[in-house]
Amino acid sequence: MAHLAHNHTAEDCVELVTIFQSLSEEDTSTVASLVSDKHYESGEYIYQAGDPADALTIVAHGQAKVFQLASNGKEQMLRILQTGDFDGEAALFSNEDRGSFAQALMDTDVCQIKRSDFQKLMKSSPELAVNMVNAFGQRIVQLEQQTTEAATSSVESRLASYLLETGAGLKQDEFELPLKKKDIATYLGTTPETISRKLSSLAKDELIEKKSNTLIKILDADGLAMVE
Amino acid sequence: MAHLAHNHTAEDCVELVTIFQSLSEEDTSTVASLVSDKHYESGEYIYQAGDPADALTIVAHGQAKVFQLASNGKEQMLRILQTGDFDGEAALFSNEDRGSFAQALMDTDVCQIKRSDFQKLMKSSPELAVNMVNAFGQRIVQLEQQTTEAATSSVESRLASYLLETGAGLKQDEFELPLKKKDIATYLGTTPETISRKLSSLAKDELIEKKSNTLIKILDADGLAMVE
DNA sequence: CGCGAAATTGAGAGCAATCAAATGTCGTGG
DNA sequence: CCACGACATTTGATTGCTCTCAATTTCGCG
Repeated sequence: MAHLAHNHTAEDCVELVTIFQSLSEEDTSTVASLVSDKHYESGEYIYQAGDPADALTIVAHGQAKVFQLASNGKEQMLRILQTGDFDGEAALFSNEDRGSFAQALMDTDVCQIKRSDFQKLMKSSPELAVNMVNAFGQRIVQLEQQTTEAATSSVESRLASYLLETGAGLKQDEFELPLKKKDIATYLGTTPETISRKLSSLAKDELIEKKSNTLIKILDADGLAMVE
Repeated sequence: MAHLAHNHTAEDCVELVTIFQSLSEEDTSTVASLVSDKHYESGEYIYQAGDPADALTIVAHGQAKVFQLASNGKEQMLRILQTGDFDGEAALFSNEDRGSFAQALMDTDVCQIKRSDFQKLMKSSPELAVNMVNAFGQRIVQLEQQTTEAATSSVESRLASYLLETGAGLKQDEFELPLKKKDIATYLGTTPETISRKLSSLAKDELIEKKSNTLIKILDADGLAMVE
């Protein structure tokens, strides 16, 4: 592999991202050649509202938050992009500007494919198109679950799920919270105060251990999954 | 048009559904020939959990609810399928059985395309694939909005949005509520009692008028949109 | 008309938001 | 290296929205 590689990050993208998996070698090479990559420091904006939405953005390494500004000026978290996630769903095939912001939460490498290139790719590679529909279908299922959970579960339950997901994503049971509690709160649709209290509550129940301000250890994953 | 028509419902599907729009005449005809159609009475199940998920289901006319059974046996509403909506996202490309139920809420005509036929279509028609990705992208955007709204808005605000959407979907400002209040409650993540109270509240504020038990008239759409 | 389901209404309890204040953390500059 | 300020977090007290439980009332349908 990597017979055509001249760019490590681009290779990462092609390997990491679901939609590019199970492509032919030829298609894989084509994709890698069309990808441009860029590095962002923690806090930098990957894109902002008003930017033209003309590229699919893939997180090769790192983490970023995608959010909107509500009418009152507060941030409304839409999603967290982890390594391997990509963004640009809706905008990729329309001519609209972006309505949201993406900000790197740590040092982050992203890859981008221009819309025109991506559309050409889709038309020439049925496999890619099918993968794309698959990936979107999975995201839809995940969003449906998230919606249901938001509508039916308590904050404590949602926080427990979030911790489990985060731990699973990092493949560790002891990890730094990647978001400030304010951001976790926005993400889960609650307030920093409540996050603080519920975290203490989970610790009191010995489901997690608060090693430090931001360092969390999951003690009882099964228990967390059963929090109502 | 309708030069090949031998089936009115199938024609409806092809004309109604976004993903089949802007296809070539040849593709359109092919689609119409692959579609099978079926009629369901109100209350009938279109599919149930455990059924194999091997077809894309399109609502040609009518309305259906898609829901899951939670561990406690209660229904969890996932979505309402209106005329022109389709379902089968995630399952269409996997081999999993369905995990949800779809039940007709009124006399409803649906069309179905078998997975194998649909996949062949996608591979032979790049336009269809692009349309499919587009449609999924739109649904993702809608779900993201729904998730954000569920996490940040009050029941009254969500109910107001629901009424606006329903009215817009029916293109009337006076309409029968298509769902029982119990179902609206499940859909919005609340209880029938609260729906009843908030509906009265909206009527007291003269944003809507309760003409009868199920007949609602929207008096102030702008006001509804601003309910917090 | 009469049954059963659906919807309304009322009372009470609980969870989480808000408001307020204290404490902790981190980066900067002296 | 320490002091300072800005911001994040914690903790406490209170309020309010929504759920739950319970009792009617209304509606839909045979």
